[in-house]
Amino acid sequence: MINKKSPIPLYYQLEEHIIELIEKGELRPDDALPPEREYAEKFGISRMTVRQAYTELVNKGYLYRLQGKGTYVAERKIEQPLQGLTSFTEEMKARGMEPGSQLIHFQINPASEIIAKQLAISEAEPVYEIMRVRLADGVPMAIETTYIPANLIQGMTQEIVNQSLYAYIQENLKLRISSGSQVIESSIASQNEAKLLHIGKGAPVMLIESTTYLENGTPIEYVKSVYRADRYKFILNINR
Amino acid sequence: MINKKSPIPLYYQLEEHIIELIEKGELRPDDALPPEREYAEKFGISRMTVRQAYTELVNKGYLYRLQGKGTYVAERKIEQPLQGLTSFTEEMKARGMEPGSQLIHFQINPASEIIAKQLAISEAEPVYEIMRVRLADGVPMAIETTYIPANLIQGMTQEIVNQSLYAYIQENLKLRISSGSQVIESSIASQNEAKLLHIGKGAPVMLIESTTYLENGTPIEYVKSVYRADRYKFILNINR
DNA sequence: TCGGATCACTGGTATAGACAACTATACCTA
DNA sequence: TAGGTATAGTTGTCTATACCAGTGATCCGA
Repeated sequence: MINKKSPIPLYYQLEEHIIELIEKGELRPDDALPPEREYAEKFGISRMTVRQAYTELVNKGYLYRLQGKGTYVAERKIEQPLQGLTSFTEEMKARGMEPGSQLIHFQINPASEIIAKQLAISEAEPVYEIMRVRLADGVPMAIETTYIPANLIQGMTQEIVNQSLYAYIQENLKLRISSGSQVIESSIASQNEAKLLHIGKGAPVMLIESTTYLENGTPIEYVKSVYRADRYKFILNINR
Repeated sequence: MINKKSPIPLYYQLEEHIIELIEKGELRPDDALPPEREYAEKFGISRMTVRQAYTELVNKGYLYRLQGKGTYVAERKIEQPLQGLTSFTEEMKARGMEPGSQLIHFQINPASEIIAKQLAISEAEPVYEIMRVRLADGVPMAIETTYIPANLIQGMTQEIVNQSLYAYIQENLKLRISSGSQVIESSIASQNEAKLLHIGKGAPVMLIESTTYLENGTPIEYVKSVYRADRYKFILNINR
């Protein structure tokens, strides 16, 4: 569990261990963690080292502390630091709507200049291109085109895409998503967009371009979305 | 500077001290802070305590560390955790444009139901209402209407508004802004909006409603903005 | 001149221990 | 019963110390 010989810092090993317990569901929201002193004794490390691991996890939003009581697993709220890194599926569920999806195409193409730049790969490297109409309660909400470097996630199938890509990345590939950037702008629906979204040509739409990165800074996906402005608002909460 | 008799934790006193130096401009972005060991000796406290203060300020985005080199004042970049809590002025500067402003009106009104709800005050309580056309390099960029509870900031004048409201709040009122929420949507310019923004009626615009809160959770301002979609994109970066 | 070794200084990790502040419970007393 | 006291267990703060790891300058030798 904790390897004192490893060059990986002890507090970091403990962090990973606890995150794993949470992700496996062995620790559920509001469960108490062992007291700092107990963990310290159990692993033969000092209390301050346990404390450092707990503190980082509190900062990252995995845990919360109550003085005099203990340290507990935090709820993974959508509103909080996850904001902007959630998938369409999670977001719609959080808004109380039933998410759906309609595949337009699923192909592997060589990366265009723009896509290559966004994904930090060379031009013409293969990328998955997945275009879907996203539904909320059965009504078209957005057109979403996702680009993923094929070398990063090999053998991806349509099935995976229809599940949660994020969950797949975390569970099967043991990679953790850590940051993202988004550009949001207003525009007007083209003929084709209008048709797919069941709105009139020239109706207002919201364009969202979003790039997601792993912990080491590698881009994992680049998504271009066209949302119906009459049904979608982008909500952002910030806490310093 | 640092009072060992005070019940306020030493690391917190040091944090406040450093923030003050940064806000007064005595420490500028990329300036080096004293090494941990030096501060420790200077104030007669242990290095770990200095380290705790530095660490918290790194987490809050005030400082950054380079192993083997030192600890430095961070730039208050738009990209970073400030995102969405910056003023129009700061944001335009960060984008390399010269911000400007054209006052449409400055008045005190009783709060409407919607405004009262956003500012968490009673209906009909007085609020400042400031409507301005915001310019970037002399060209209209947005129409911004700001609502501020009059009881919170008494005796506000047009001059203050033309300076930085954020700076005024922090320096004169000793209040620190800590969180905010924004709702972003797409729409189409009304006749009046089109006229003020020098665009055609029906051109796409971006509506941004934004509420800003103090550390204790009190809303301090509610802003409704209408941005020209042809000149403005909303950029958001997230780091977990 | 170039390259490598050394050194001083920085932050990074880790230990051991002390006391304060806070919570919850049990128990005692008016 | 209500209120105070004692106690055990928790996190919070702080000290003192040690050694590791990265940076950059300086020195030295080929």
